[in-house]
Order: sequence, then structure tokens, then C-alpha cells
Amino acid sequence: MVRKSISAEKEKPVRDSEATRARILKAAKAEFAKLGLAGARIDSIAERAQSNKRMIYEYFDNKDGLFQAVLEDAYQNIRNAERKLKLQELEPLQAMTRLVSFTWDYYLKNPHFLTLVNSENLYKGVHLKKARDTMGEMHAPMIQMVSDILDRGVAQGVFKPGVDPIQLTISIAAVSYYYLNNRFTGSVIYGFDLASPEALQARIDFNIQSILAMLRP
Amino acid sequence: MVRKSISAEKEKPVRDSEATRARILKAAKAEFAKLGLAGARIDSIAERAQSNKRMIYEYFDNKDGLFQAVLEDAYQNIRNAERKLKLQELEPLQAMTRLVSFTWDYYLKNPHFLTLVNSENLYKGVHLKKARDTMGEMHAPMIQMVSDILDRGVAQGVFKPGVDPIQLTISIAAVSYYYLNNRFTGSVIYGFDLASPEALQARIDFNIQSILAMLRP
Amino acid sequence: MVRKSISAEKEKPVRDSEATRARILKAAKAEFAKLGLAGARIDSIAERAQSNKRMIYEYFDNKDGLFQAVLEDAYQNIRNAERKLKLQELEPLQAMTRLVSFTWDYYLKNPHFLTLVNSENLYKGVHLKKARDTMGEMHAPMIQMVSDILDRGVAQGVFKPGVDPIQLTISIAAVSYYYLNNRFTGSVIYGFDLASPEALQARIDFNIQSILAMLRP
Amino acid sequence: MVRKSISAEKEKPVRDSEATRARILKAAKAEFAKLGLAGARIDSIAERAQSNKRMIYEYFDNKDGLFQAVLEDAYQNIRNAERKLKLQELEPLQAMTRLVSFTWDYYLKNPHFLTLVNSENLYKGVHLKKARDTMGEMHAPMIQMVSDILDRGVAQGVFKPGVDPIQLTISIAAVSYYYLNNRFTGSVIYGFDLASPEALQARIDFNIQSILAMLRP
DNA sequence: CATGAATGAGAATTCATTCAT
DNA sequence: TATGAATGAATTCTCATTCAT
Repeated sequence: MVRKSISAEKEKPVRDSEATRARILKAAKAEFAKLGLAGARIDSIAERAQSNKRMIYEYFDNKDGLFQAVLEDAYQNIRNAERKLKLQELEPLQAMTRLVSFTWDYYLKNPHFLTLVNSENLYKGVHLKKARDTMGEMHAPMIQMVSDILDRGVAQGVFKPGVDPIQLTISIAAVSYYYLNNRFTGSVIYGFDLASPEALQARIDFNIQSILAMLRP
Repeated sequence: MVRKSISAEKEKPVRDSEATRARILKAAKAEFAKLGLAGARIDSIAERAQSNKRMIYEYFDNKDGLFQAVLEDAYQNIRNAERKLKLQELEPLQAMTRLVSFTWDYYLKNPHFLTLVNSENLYKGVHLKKARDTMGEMHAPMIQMVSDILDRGVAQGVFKPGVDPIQLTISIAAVSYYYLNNRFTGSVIYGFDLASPEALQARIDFNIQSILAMLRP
Repeated sequence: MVRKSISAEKEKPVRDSEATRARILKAAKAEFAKLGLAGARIDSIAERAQSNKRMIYEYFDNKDGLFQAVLEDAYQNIRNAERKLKLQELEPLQAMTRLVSFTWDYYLKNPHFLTLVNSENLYKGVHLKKARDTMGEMHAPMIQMVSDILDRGVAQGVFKPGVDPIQLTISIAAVSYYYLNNRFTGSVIYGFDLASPEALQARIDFNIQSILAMLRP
Repeated sequence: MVRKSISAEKEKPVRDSEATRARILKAAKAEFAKLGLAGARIDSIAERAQSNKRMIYEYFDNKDGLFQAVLEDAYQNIRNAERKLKLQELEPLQAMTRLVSFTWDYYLKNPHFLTLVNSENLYKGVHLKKARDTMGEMHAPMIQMVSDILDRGVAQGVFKPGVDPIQLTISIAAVSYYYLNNRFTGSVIYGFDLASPEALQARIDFNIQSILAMLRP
């Protein structure tokens, strides 16, 4: 593999279209996550990316195209992370616990994902619909994983039968997503800091208990 | 009751500051809900309100002030609706079911509430924090209601003890909010229309079962 | 009639939408005439008009809308001028001479008209087509005027019969338009200054002789 | 004749500076003719030429240099075509008819010439003035040709004496140029399609008659 | 000779906000 | 109170031109 630059790693490489594109994408993800699609500024993204506006239009056509690329990338990242979970190697109860924890941790460490998804839903999913055509399947793997765990758990008698894997998957996401996404309004409404370490620990514990309770035979 | 206008030709009253303010607020709610804070346009709001920009600045100072007012109004509305539930008059199981149903129905019929809350969280809750000072308590009533139901349920042996009413309240909101808010990306990812009547019915049924399962002794 | 401003005539009036629109239109006509549609600058037009860009978009929507308005105005001006000619009151030979002279003089004193028409033809007439719907008839009066003169001249035996009034009208415009419009390249190609007073006089004389020669019985 | 490329796969030769220059010039002529100098895009020209922007700057320095080269080429082409007419071998009346027809046909088949000339006049002939120094004489041949025809016609008694050959040459161009160049606005104004085969035929007939009428003794 | 990457100035258009009536 | 006019700062997007390979 060829080294692009002799000097320090973080330095801006020159004349490297792949690297430039990647820097723009990263910068855009941060900007869109922070300010939404309408609030994000092309100028600001170019600056964050240590590039310039013209390159953004070269690689992504326009603001919507850039947002779509960011969204695609975000979904691919979470799917890749999910794939690495290897839940089929765990016992059903452990696997389910692992999945709830993973979801929580992912949202906690990648808060941009939440706001990007919100933005996209504000726009009624138009960008993701376009991306779907170029991305192929998005839904199958996760649902299949959950379905398998449920089946094994039912067979072992540790889960009750008849639970819909899609509904369960949605709820697993819901209990983490809602809490973390709305932590600011939540802190005002409920009167305590939802983002404190203690509060976070309490929530993940509660979520695991909740999901397992839903499955208790 | 005082007639606002002698000529009944137009709904829009002339020189009625209260009515003008109300029309602006309603228009702004629709605009902010549809496009977010950054995406909303003052011009568009003035037009929707059959008023003009100057009035918006007269009554709300600036765009952020208007957003804050909209948010305040939205929270007051949901609180008012909650207050009318009279859950204390129902048996614990029925009360809890009623609460889950109410939450679902409210979000379903007032989708603007979801996007407004999202927008506000994108901005880290700054507007709501300011509003809190002028609005007084926001959190207590709902939590108290849930806490009472839990206590009665535990006393009757129908709910397990030790469930945190705040965590439960959050989860009740979460399972409805997440599904409805993300119905567009969800439809792409899960491969079916999350907003179809059948899908909606299936989801509310699942949510009621889930919450009750969390409380089963 | 109300005076818009007490002070000097050329001063920029305040808060007078008609006047602002008119100033913009005038400025745009000069800019488009000098640089064409693509070469014209909105910034420059706003400055010339002593207004600002926003007003241009308020009154004319966009650059094309502004160009269309300018074109409409230019055609209306020349039509108005034509209408004042009262050729029907002159003898056929005099009327025809008058018409050729008028055309020449109008082009000479309103060179912007030539370049605007050129620009519009570069764009295949799209703006004028749109304007036609809002402007109504454009062609009839001039042709009718020429046709009447021809008829009277034929009746009097001073013009030969069978001359097509439309073709003649076009040629009357052509011999002046081409010379004046292409006076810059012409000066290079033919090796003398086509815009000198003597050259101009020679050309209008030639044109009158030419048109009359076409009609000689 | 030397083979430019061994592999006949693509028309575009590799590493052939003459051919590249020619392709750029051709592409630029089309682009400038369609959009004018200000409206033309360097990017678009490079693409049309199957070359790249760098080459344009290599061969023509900048946009104006390219425009100048295009203009030079266009004038050289029409001069070459004129030279092939051999009007001196024809009788005066036939020679004159031939010249009017040629002018019409050339404009009809090379409409880019009209728009290029217009563009250049919009810019007051600056490019052509520069080109003149490098091109030498441009005007003489055509005028001389017309002058000769006139002289012979006068001698034979078929043309009236005293007609200025330059004015006549200009009018011969004018009656064709104006009609064809302004066919789009003309179609709107006169209410019929000036570019239909019948209309074109009617016009060239009229033009021949007109020019001959001007010369009738 | 050839090419893709990069850039900075600029161009059209938009927007929140203020002013004058 | 109400309204249309006006403004200047952004904002998205474009373009001619240059650089590095």
C-alpha cells in the first residue's frame, strides 16, 4: 500500500480525490447532525473538510445529494457494526441483552445517527428512498438476527412464543433512541439531567429489564 | 360574547390583536413542524397566517421567540389533554392501558408535536429552557399520575413493585414516538408501510402488551 | 396629480414601488443591452437602479423574468412610437420615405433595442413567446399601416402592384438594423467608420432610395 | 497521408496537437454560437471537444482568445466560400442573383455565423480588431467583386449607374441576415413561422427581386 | 501532450429583519 | 394595529483559471 503522505497522519493530503471526498463526507455528517439539513451550511462544511465548496458540488452535486450520501454512509456504518455482533453464537437471553446494550451504546457513541434519522424523517424519507435503489437491502439482516434469537429462546422455553420480531426490533431501538434523542427536552420536563452517568446507567438497566420482561414466558 | 367583526365576509378579523397572534401561532406551528426551525420561513408563516411579517416581530420579537412560543403552546396543549384523562378514577390495569393508548393517539393526531420536540432537541433544548421560567412546572403532573397508578397496582398485586415511574413514563412515550416519528425511514428499512391502518393497529396493540408485560408481577 | 418628492426631479424617491420598479426596468434595459442576458449582472442592475437585488426578485421573480419585462417594454415603446407616425395622413411616397426614416432614426437613437432583439433571438424567442400571451397583438398595426400605404400607392400609380407588405416591412427594418447592429464588425471589414456622421447620412439616403426602388412601377 | 492513430476505436486521436486544437475550435464555435460569449462555458467546450480545459488554455490562452480564434475562423470560412463563387465568369444579372442566393444559403446553412457576428458586435468588435492585425485584409475581395459586377452591368445597360458597391453589399447581406437572425422574434411578431420551407422560399425570391430592383436602370 | 484536482472570486437567489406610511 | 417597501447579510451554486502528476 502506498503512503499518501510522508508527514503526519492527520495532514490534509493533496490531489487525492478519495481522501477529499471522505473528508467532505465526514465534515458534512458532523454539520448535518448538528444543524439539520436546512440549518447546515455548505460553506461551513467546506471549511471543516479543509476543502472548498466547488469540490462538494463536484462530488455530490448539491446539498441534497450530499445529505443523501451522508445518510447512506450512516446506515451502512450501523449495519456493519450490527453484522459484527455474532449474536447467533450466544445463548438467547445473553444475545437479547447484548443486542439491547449494543443499540444503546451505538446511539450513545454516535449521536449524529439520531439527528440524521430525525432530519430525514422531517423530509419524509425522500433521500433514503433514493439511496435504497443504490444500496440494496437494508432491513433483512437485523430482523433475521432477532427472529433467530426469538426462535431459539422459544425452543429453550426462556422466551414466550408469538412475539413479532419486527415489533420487538422497533421497540429495542425505541427505548434507547427516544431517551437519548430527547435528552434535552427530557431534562427540562423531568427535572433532572438525563445525560449524567448515573442517569444513563439507570436507563440502560431499565431498558434491558424491559425488553426481557416483554419476552418472559 | 362580543362580535369581532360586523361584516362576516372573511374569517380574518381586522384589528384584533388576540386573533392575529393566535393565527400567527397556528401558522408557525404548522411551518415549524413541517420544516424545522432552520427550514421554516417567516414569509411563509406570515402568509399562512393571513397576516404580515411585521406583526410577527411585533408579537414574538424574532424567529426564535416565535419558535419558543410555539413550543410552549405545544407542551401546554399536551399537558391539558393529559389532565383530562382522569386516570385516578380507573383501575390500575385499565388506567395504564388508557395512558398508553392516549399517548399513541395524541402523537398520531398531533404529528407536529413530534417534529417540534425533535427540532428543539436538535437545538439542545435552549428554547424550552427559557420557556420553563415563564411556564412553571411541566413535569410533575404526569409523573405523579403514573406513580399513583403504579402504587395502586402494586397494592392490588397486579403490578410488580419497584418500577421507576419516570423510566416507565419515558418508555411509554418512546415506543409510540419512535415508531410514528420514524415511520418514513422505517418504511424503507423494514420494507412495509408503517403508516397503513393495519400496521398502526398492530403497533398500538404491541405497545399495550409490552408496557403491561413490563409491569407484570 | 401628486408630487412624489419635493426636491430635485432625479432624486431617488422613497417607498414608491412604481418608481422603484421603473428604475429597475430602466437599469436592466441598459445592462442587458450592453452585455446580453448571460453577461448582465443582477448586482450591477441593482446598483444602476439605486435599489437592491431583493427588489428585483420582488418585482420580476428572476433574471429571465426581468429580461422578459425589459423586452416587453422595448417592444411596447417602439410600437407606441410607430403609432404616432400618422402615415395615413401622408401621400404614399412621403409616407414610405417617412417610415424608412423613422425606422432608421429609432434604431439609431435606441441602439439597445437592436441588442435586446439579438439576445432574444439567441435564446430562440422564449421570453417573447411568454410575453405575447400577456401583451396581445404585436404585429398587426405596423403591417396594416404598410399595407394601406402600398394600396394607396398602387391606386395612384406610384407603386407597382403585388408587393408583399410583410416582406417589405421586414426589408425596411433589415437595411437599417443590419448596418447599425453590425457597425463594429462592419468597420473592421469594410475599412471605414460606419458610425461617422457622413457614413450614417450616406446610409439612410441609400436605404430610402433602395426601398423606393423596390416599389417603383 | 499519415495515420493519426493505429487503433481505430475512437475518433479522438491521442497526442495530436493539431487535431486537438481543431476539435476545440469546432466545439467552441458551436458553444459560442449557441450561448454567446458570456453564456458559453469552458467546461462545456472541453467536453464537446472530448478534450479538457487545460488544453484550451494551452492553445488559446483564455476564453477571449478562444472566441477570437473562433471568429477568425468563421470569417475565413465565409471568405473562402465567397472566393469560390467565380462571379466574374457570369453575366451581371446572373452574377448578382448568384451572389444574393449565395449569401442567403450561407447564412441559412451556417447560422452560427450570424450569432457569432452578433456577439462580436455586442462587444463592440474588440476581438475582430485584434484578429485583423494577424489576418490581414478582410474587406477587399468581396467589395471588388461587387464593384466589378456593377461596372459590367452599367456598361451593358442592365444596371443603373452610381450605385455604391459597399452600400449594395451591405444591403445584400442585410436582407438575408435580418430575416434569418431574427426568425424567432419575427415569428412571434408577424404571426407565422418564418423558418418554414415555404416562408424561406418566399423570402429568398423577394430578396432577389429587391436587389435587382435597386439596380434597375 | 494530457488529465483530474483544486481554488477563489463571483453570481443568482433567499432570508430575517427594519422602516415609512 | 396593519402593511408594503426596503435592505444587507448570507446562502447555494457556478465559473474561469491554475496546479500537480
